[in-house]
Amino acid sequence: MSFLDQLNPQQREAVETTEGPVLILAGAGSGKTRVITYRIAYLIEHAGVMPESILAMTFTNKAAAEMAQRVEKLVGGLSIAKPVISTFHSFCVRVLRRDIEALQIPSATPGKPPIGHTKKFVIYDESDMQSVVKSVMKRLGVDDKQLTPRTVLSRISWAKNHMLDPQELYLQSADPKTEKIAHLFEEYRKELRKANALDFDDLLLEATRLLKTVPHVRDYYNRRFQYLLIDEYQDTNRPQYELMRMLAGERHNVCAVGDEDQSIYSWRGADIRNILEFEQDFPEAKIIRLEQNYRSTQNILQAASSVVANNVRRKGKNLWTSRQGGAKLGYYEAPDGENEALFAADHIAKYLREAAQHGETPRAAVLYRTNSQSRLFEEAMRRYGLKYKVVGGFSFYERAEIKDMISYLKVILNPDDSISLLRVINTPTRGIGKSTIDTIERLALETGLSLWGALGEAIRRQLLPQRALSSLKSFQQLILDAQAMLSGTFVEHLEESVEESVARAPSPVQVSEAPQTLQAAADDSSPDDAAAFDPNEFENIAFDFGEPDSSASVSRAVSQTEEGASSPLADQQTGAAPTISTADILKFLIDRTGYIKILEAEDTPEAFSRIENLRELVNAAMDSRDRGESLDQFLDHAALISDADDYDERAQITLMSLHAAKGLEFPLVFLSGLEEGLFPHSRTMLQPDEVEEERRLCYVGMTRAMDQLVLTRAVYRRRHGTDLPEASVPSRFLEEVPIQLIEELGRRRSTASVGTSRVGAGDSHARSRSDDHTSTHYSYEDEDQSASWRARDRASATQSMRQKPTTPAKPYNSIENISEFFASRGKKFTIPKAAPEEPTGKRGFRPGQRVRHPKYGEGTVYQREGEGEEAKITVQFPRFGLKKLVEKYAQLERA
DNA sequence: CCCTGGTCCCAACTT
DNA sequence: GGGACCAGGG
Repeated sequence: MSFLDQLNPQQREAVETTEGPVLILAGAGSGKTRVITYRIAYLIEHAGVMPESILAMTFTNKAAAEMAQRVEKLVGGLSIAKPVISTFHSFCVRVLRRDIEALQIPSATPGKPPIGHTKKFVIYDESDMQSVVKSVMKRLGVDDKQLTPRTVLSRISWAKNHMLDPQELYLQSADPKTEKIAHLFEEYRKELRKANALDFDDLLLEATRLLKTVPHVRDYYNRRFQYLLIDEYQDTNRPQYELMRMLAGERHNVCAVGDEDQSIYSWRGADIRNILEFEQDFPEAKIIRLEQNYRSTQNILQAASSVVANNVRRKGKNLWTSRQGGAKLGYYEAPDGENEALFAADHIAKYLREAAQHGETPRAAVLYRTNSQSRLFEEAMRRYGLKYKVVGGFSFYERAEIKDMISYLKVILNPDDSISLLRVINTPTRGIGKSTIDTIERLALETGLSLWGALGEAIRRQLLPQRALSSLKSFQQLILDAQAMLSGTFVEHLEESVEESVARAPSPVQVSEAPQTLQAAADDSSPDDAAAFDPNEFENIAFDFGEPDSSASVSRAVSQTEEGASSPLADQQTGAAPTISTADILKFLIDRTGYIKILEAEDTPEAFSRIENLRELVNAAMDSRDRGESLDQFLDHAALISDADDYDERAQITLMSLHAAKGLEFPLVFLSGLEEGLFPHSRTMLQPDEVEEERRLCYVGMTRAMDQLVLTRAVYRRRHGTDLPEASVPSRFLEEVPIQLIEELGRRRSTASVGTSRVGAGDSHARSRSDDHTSTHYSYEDEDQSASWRARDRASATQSMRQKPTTPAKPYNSIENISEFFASRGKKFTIPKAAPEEPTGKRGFRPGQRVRHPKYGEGTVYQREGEGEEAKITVQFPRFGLKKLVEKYAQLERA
């Protein structure tokens, strides 16, 4: 068979070992995705396995999308049925939407509805979760200075990821703080239950609990899925592990693929033991190692391997590549963060030009430890007129106006969602103020009703002043009207659920009714599955609002992963497209609330961009309708879209966190901020286990590079906005790279406090300038000497870090420094023409000059006070009058 | 009740 | 640079 010929012997074995448990230890760049996709193709084409009985789990939609696409390429057209390729979370949502009511317990009081979540549950994101915690803390009178909501939330999440319930957490707790947290956890859970909401962790937990405790549900999935593949197995947490065990059933046809050196999510509960102890879980397991790297040059691979070799907790492996030699790793030591970014932009600009001459398609990535580092790189890229794409950061769905509309939709789907209700009850303002809300909240607490219930009660019993009542009524009517609009489809949806649960009700008989449940499962998914692969249909879609084509691939992922379960049995029931769609509801809401009108009246660029966003949202909803999705499915996608999903492989320059880079590759990679305290991050430096994880993160970053890897560090870095820049110490990871693999790309500039201690330590020929900085160029040729300056550098910098240097407060002018530097080396360095003026923040605007402000437009400088960092200028804007601006922050341009 | 501006505090990775 | 919170005026 043709495609097996493209595999090396180990890969081939991994593909052909279809029965029984298999653990594939796939080193970085060893063709992991290829093996998984070929394995799926092999199962279908050569092992005669029904596509729909294959389930592959990934961590991101992006990975699922790529996998689905590649499988499709291999076996496309063979069958309408598709393997299910889905993220853990999406899969769990589907399981729960179908059967969560099987977890309900009957109410103690007869006649009352059962307790537990219904199918109309909503998903709470990070900020929703935070709101719940805050309100619970407030209610219980917990001082949020002693115990921040953030801390509480992360401890709750920790407990969940380790499958501890509040009681267990309480029993484990050794201090009053943890006891308090356990108590808050209990209340938090109650709140979510009352709101018919699940948080991210719950999705995994509840799906697992469902499979564990309800035999007929487990049986259904065990019959349905015969072959299980798990990607990034090193990053699975306890609930995911248990889910895997449940799904593996008796057959143990589990194929787990992972690399213990790339485990970087322990803070999210990922348990590296899952991969280290696979053989204990499945004694009959076959272990296959993929050690040939097809991605990187030998130099890069050797450097990365040397770094990760310092870890103790690993199985160890010998990655090798046939790409002998290669360019040395670049190392650049910048005076400060700004310069570091400019250097990267300069280097990348050159690289792009050269690659273009060679007719290659260049792709470069800048990787950093923390997302806040992106700002400097964005500015540098802009200054060079380079197009770039940032992965992560603010997501579309986190914008206020989008969250507002999504919250409306959530309330319409599930009015008991009190968090969303609170968000929209007075948005836009309709005269429902604090005192009114207080009253309703108190009523809810007294009666045990949700806010929505209490709101109805308050109206019925006329518990508020007339004015407040009429505002409340109009809000209530808005929601009711939207629900009524939806009810055409809504009723159908409900009936379907009722039928299903009735059919299933007495569970003992159920086991024999497999065909019916199977049918029901098929009903869950979109009827027009075949159309899901028409690329044209997804042109402007949905859950990614970046570049059009990246949206297309993501939405394709969504459709495949979500609807892939569709079988030829697909239903007739939901076949008719609903007449009222999510998009119609959205339009109705926007119209009725006057949301856009109010923004228009604001008449600011900001407001218009919000309007644009709302239009995007409506577009997304229309696309969702075209895919035959109901409101709950639309909301699920909105909740589960992730930062990593907006990566667009066609972008020439990508900026992203190291975490987001997992699984990707680039010809040129910049690994920035290699400083103690930043990378490794200060919060990890005290625990050896966490430092090992940082080191794995470094390994992940380095192994993204195919041809060229550049490591950078800033000697001085401003940590928090206004603070003085602090001297940094080179990251320990830098020192773990063998020196002969490194080529220094720049010379360091440092202040006297650091520099003088080292004068003469390196070769001093590069000393230059008689300014207050002592600049020294160090050669890496003499290993001993370099090592010694490294050690000394560390010592002296540590010292100056403690003392906070006095001189560095004077800002570096990065451009000048870089050009000086290049000039001193006889290279030409000019600011590219394409770039907008000079670094504005550092140039003084004088009275009388015309300037442009992003928000206020053009104006005239009126007066100037202070100098340097402190400079404030007063500008006369025709429309906004006199404004006093801090020059450093106001993004003023010369007009 | 709503909006604005000032102040304080924060700033790790993410499904 | 920014979000949360609060005081004070419209």
